[in-house]
Amino acid sequence: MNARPYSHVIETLRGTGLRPTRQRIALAKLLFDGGHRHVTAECLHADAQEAAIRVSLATVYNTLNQFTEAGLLREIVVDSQRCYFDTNTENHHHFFCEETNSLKDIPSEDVVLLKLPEPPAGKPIKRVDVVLRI
Amino acid sequence: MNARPYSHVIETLRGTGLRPTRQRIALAKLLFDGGHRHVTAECLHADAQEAAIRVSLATVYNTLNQFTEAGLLREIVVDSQRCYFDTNTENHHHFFCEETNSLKDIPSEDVVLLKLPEPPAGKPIKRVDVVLRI
DNA sequence: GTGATTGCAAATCTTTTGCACTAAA
DNA sequence: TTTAGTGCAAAAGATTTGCAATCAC
Repeated sequence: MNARPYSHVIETLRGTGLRPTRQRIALAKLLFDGGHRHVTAECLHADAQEAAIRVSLATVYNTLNQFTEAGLLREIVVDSQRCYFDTNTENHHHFFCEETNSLKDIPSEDVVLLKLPEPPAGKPIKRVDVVLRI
Repeated sequence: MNARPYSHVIETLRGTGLRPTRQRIALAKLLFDGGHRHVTAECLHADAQEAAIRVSLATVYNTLNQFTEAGLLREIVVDSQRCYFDTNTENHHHFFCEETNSLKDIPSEDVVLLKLPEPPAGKPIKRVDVVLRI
């Protein structure tokens, strides 16, 4: 499968102004081929090792941050000790299992917020995060 | 004011099985006298210094964790780099200002959730956290 | 006294950074 | 070539831990 040029991945990277390097292409493939994923830097690095992709942990951290800045990923805050990244950047929510430290997407339409408070003047609400801890 | 015996604080600590030591009494006073607060270990330690309370940062960390375990505090997860503790342990939600890293309580009744998804079998929802990022 | 608690310093864990080297344009 | 990106090791920041000294009972 390494024969494929991954032109779609390369296009996406180019679109964000990030050079399509070997490492970024490989990580993008791990992240975006297949269904949506929730990853930490550590776990994506492990996946890369397993797939025999040579990439340093520092580069995984940098790449996750760059992808997030570029809008390809979204950061999820559920644990004050670790950063999670979600390949699903649509508006949605999460189950978080504290026992297994695992996340599960909740489609936006499965949570209906009937009422929200007014934000302080001059500070619009940027994002509504609903986390159901299980 | 250091003349007061703080019997209420001492009672509370005794109720949790924690010995009412000088440090725990002083920190409890900082936390629970006056209105509700949102603190980090670092900031509570600074408050203690300012109040001329000699207590090490390690003890502040330990105390915050012990108070949380005892149900006197609640941990709020809004930032994957830092732990926040809330003296309000009632069911409620938060505004989080990403610019100033500051939290503001939202009374439970100001957020109405009309619909929630079913949790996975055998894993009841422990807590619903709504964070409005501003 | 005895066992819990504290303080300090060292350790740990996650994440970032400096810099020489390598690769993309 | 020129500039961006990478890897490594070191640094940084938050939190925990080991252990001797101290305090509550």
